[in-house]
Amino acid sequence: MFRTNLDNIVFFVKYIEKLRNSGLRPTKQRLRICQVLFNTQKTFHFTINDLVKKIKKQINNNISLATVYNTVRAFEKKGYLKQISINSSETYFDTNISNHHHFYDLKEEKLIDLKNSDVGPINIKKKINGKKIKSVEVLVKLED
Amino acid sequence: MFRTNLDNIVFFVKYIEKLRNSGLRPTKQRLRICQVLFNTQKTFHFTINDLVKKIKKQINNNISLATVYNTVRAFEKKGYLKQISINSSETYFDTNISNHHHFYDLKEEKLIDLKNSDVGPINIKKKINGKKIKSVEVLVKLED
DNA sequence: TGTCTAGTTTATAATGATTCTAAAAAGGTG
DNA sequence: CACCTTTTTAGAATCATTATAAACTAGACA
Repeated sequence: MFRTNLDNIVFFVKYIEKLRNSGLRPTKQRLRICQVLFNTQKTFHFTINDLVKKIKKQINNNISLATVYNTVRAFEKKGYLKQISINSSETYFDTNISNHHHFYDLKEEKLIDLKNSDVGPINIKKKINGKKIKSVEVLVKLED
Repeated sequence: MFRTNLDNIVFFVKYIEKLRNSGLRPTKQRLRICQVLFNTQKTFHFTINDLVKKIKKQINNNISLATVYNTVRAFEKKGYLKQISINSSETYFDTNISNHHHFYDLKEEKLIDLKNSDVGPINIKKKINGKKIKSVEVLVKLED
């Protein structure tokens, strides 16, 4: 079913647990998507379309588009992925769920990570009664 | 053609000039949209859909949907409107073109302006070769 | 004032991302 | 294995937005 070297086995056992623990059944499709998204050191940004291409390329197997959408939404809800707030016709997601910011290159339509140390501390002085801050995202738009 | 009190005349003369100066012909439709967007002290956020409703309500006259889209895009390109980077099925625009930031109330799905003085200075330390910063937008997501 | 031309508006069709549907398949419990 | 629930799936439906191409209009100039 999957490649059988030790690293892969470890990876799948880990993600089977992870999915179960968050109330998601560890289906073949979800584990394959985990493999594409998380079986790497590097974090990255992607659209659903990017992900579908990556799945096709990395795994010789088709997952239906609806499932990819469902899975990404489920992972986002569980906090395994973050949606990036940017105006684009497609929705962007980020495998880097830590608090961090982005450059957006308007010409290339590409997102670039800003490390937390690349941005000075952000001080939000205003408070709204009964609401608390969930996240603070900075988007720096770049032009030529 | 339009209401004829002095304030309105002043407003239209001003916007006829403004449009001409930026290379846009001051058509009836564009001037009506200016009236809805800019003939008020208050700035506000809107979607195309909001704007169409506002036009229907304030002006007893139909402007085709395509024209509303074209006009809003044109105004944005000329800097009379700002697009707000937020993930929503509809695109949001802001009549407040000054540098400022937003709260986004996740539950109510509502944008709230943050005055510049509500946010401390933001220091972007990273530089990208050949690119310059066009804008820095902070989006503060709120939960209950 | 009429004519001309490029820019604009318009209704409608087309596009494209995303969600919905409902039937088939699969996971997990006993 | 049997059962029930969740998940997957292909395809249809939806919704915002853009494209199209024909009719119209602003502004320039005679």
